[in-house]
Amino acid sequence: MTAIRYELIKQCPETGARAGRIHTPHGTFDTPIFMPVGTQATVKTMSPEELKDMGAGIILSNTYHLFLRPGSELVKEAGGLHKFMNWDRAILTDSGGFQVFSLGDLRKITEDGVTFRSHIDGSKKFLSPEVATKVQMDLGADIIMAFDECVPYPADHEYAKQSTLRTTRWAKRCKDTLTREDQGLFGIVQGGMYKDLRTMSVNDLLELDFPGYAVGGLSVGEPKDMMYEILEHTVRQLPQTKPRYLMGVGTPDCLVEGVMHGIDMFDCVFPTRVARNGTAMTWKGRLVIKNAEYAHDFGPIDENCGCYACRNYSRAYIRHLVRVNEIFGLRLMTMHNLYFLQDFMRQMRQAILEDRFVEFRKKFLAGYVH
RNA sequence: GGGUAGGUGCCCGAGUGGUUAAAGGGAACGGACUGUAAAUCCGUCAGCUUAGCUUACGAUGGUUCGAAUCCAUCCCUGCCCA
Repeated sequence: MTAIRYELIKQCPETGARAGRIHTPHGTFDTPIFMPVGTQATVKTMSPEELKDMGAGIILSNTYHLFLRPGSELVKEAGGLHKFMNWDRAILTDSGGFQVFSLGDLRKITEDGVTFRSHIDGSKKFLSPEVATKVQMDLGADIIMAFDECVPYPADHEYAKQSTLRTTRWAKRCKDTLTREDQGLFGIVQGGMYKDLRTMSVNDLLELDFPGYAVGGLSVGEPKDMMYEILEHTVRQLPQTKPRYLMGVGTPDCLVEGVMHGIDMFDCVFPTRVARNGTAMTWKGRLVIKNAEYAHDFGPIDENCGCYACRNYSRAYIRHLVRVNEIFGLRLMTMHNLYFLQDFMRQMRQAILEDRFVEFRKKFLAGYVH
């Protein structure tokens, strides 16, 4: 049996954009999909019910963070992450690979694994393919990720090559460690901004035959054109029968381009983080709710949005809440941004199903600023 | 009425003769944020004809080459005593 199964429903003949469906032990969700990020076993400020109401079918959580606190054994004792956080739909856990990248000077990489200095108390922690996979088995997410190194940008060819080869060796070790059959392990393509390395990475990972493939190491500071070029080059080589996941991407323009190149899954902290910092996402671009121009604006964040915040509250009110640092303001903003992306993905999917994705993309880009 | 401590930029608050258009907060204004060390971080914050000038540390006058800083008088505020 396979825990994760991808069903291709329709593909845009011009671009390759795909509408599909992914089946997991905790339900099925339509793709392309955006997965809200709940690093510490919660999507910041949102309850599971609220996430379900906006249509979220799968959320993300994080190995590194849960490994530090509360510890994977406690989550296991609770009956797994689904039970622990009261989320009965699908969960994907990241492996901690991104923390290898983002924690920069707090970590040391060797062939064996990565030694971290905990960002909480400075204590030494060790994560390896085996440890990361065991932790993820304890957590019990439906989709788990191989432990990788997210190659930084810029990186020279030799470093990117060695790092990518190691990531693939680590992927093999992750696969060898996984024993649960109700979890699907995704491999992560790296290779930096080098096409030959991307190709090498894809080929090596395909031999290991994962139930899904992620494209990592993008959106790490490189120019967008470069990102799209590498993305296109990479996705082209991935199998049609498996889900494709572009890690860490979440602005509307990048999502459209990702879908166009054939990506099915995305995740990003952007909507939730930016919400807490006072920026709302709309079809026209960013709306910085804190700005003075909205002080007397009693209309909703977005006229055409059906989210709870837009149905009931004004820009002026939400601006006030955010400015005085009221939690409800952060919640309304987060709710809006996540709803916006769910809606955005739904509309893209619908466009693919109705053979008008190219037109959809064109129209969207024309009205979207930045 | 007597004593005492003070009056600093939008607010709070450092600063006791030159390196002070004046520390540090806060507010305000703007920006950033892409597998979350993030309800965080960064910038601006007297004005102008901006490598310079003008106006600024309760008010006025004085000492000095030079004052938010020293002196005099006045005004105002807090606290204590009558």
